[in-house]
Amino acid sequence: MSKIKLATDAIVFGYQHSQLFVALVKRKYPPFKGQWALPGGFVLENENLETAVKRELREETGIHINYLEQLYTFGETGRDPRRRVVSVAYFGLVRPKDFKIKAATDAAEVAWFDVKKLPPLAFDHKKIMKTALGRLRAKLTYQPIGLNLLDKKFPFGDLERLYSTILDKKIDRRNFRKKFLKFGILDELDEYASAIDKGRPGKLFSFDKRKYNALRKEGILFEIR
Amino acid sequence: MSKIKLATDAIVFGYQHSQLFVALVKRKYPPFKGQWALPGGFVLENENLETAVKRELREETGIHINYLEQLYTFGETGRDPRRRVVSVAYFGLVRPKDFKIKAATDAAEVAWFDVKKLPPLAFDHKKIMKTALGRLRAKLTYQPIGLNLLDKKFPFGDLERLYSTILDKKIDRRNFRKKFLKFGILDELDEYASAIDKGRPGKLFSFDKRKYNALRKEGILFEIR
DNA sequence: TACCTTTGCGTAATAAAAACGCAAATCATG
DNA sequence: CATGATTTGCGTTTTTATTACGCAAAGGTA
Repeated sequence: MSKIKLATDAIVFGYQHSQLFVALVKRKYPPFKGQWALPGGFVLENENLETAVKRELREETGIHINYLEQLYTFGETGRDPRRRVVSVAYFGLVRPKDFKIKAATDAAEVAWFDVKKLPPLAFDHKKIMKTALGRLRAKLTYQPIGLNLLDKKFPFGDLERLYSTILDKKIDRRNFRKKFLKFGILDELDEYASAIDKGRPGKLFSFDKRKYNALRKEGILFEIR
Repeated sequence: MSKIKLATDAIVFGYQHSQLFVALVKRKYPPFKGQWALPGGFVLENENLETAVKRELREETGIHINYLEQLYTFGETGRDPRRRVVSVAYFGLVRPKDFKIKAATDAAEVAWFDVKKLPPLAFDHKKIMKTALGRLRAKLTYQPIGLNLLDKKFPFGDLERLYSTILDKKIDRRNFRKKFLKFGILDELDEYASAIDKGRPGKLFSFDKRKYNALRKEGILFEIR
C-alpha cells in the first residue's frame, strides 16, 4: 500500500482586547517532543477531512469551533522527519466566549498565543501559520468572516478594532462604520453595551447571515479596505 | 499502513479565439472506463505534490504548462468507488502556442474541450472543474494571471476579449485599457499585430513580470473588474 | 461641574469608475 | 479607388466612491 500518511492540521484563531490569538498544543511525544505545534493528527480511513480536523480539535483542545475552511495542503517530502506525511491544513475561528480551553486528552498542554509572540513551532508549522495569517488578512477584506471572531452581539467599535489589529493599520472610525453599515448585513439592536468600559456606550449589532447570503446571491460583493 | 491513497488532478485551461478550453483525458481502465476525466494519478512516495502533477501531465498529455498553483484538496469518502482516495487538485494555464497535444502514453485520448460544452466527467471531476473555474474567474480580478493564457506578445484587444469571455460579461474597451495600462505592468512594443484579422492592427504588448513583482512588493495591488 | 473618552452623525474635498464621442488604420467590395 | 465595416487609440464628461475631517452627545471619573 501507499506509505504516504495523510494528516490534518488546524490553525484556530481567536480575538480579544485588540489581540489576535492562535491555539497551540505542546507535543507529548517525539519528534519535536516538548515543542509547541498546531493541533492535528492522522486522518482515519473512513473519515472525511473536515470530520478529522474537528475530531482532533475536540480531542486535543476541546475547542468549540465557529468557522472552518480548508486552507492549503502541505506535502513537501521531508516535512516530517519520520516518514512521508501530507497534511491538509484548515483554518478556523472561535468567538471570545469559547476561549476557555477544556481538558485535553491527547496533548499535554494547550494554550492561546498572541500571534505577535509565537514560540518556535514544530515541523513546518511556522510556514503554515504564515499562510493562515495571510489568508485571514486577505479574506477579511472581501468576506465578513471577522464577525466569527466576535460575540454574537457586539458594539461597533469592537469590529473596527478587530480590523485594525488584524490588518495592522489605522482605520478611520467614521468612514469604516459608514462603509460597513452600507452593506446592510448588520442588524442594529435595541441594546447597549454595558458601560463597564469608559466612554459612551455603543449600540449592539448582530450579523444578519440570511441577508448576507441573499446579497451574495445577487452578486453584490462585500469589500472593506 | 494507511489505506488512504493520495492522488493529484490537474485542471489545465487554455484560451484561443474567445473560447476557454480545458484539457481532458479519456479513461482507459475502469472505473469510469471510456469516460472523460481530468488528467491525474497517484503520488509516489518520494515525490512532491507539484512534481507529481507535472509528471502526470507530461505522461498523459504532453502538455507544457505555463502556470501552476494548488487549487483545493478533495477528500470525501466515497469519491472513488474502489477505495479511499484523497486528491490534491492543481490548476494550470497554457499559452495558445502550447495548445498542440502530443502523443499520450498512459491515457487513451487527450483533447481540449470548450468549458461551455463539457462532456460528462468521471468521479467528482465536475465539482473540481467548478471550483477551478471559480478560482480562475476570481483570480483574474486581483492578479494578472490571464497573461499566462496569451502569447508572450499580444495585441491589447486579445487581453480584453480574454477577460470578457472568462468573466462572461461585456467590458468597456476604453476604460479597461486605461485601467490595465495604468498599472504599468505591460510593455508597449514597437511591433504591430500581423494584419491577418480585419480592422486596424494594434500594437503588441508584453508582460513585464519584474515590474509587477516590484509593485506587489510595494503593496500596490492589481485589480480589474 | 470640568474633563476625558468613545460613539454617532454629518459635510467637503479628492479620487476612481462608468459612460460615451470620435478620428485613424486596415480590409473587403463594388 | 471610393465606401462601408471593423478595430484601434486617445479623449472628455458625468457619476460614484473614497478620504479627510468637524462636532455634538453620552457615559465615567475627579
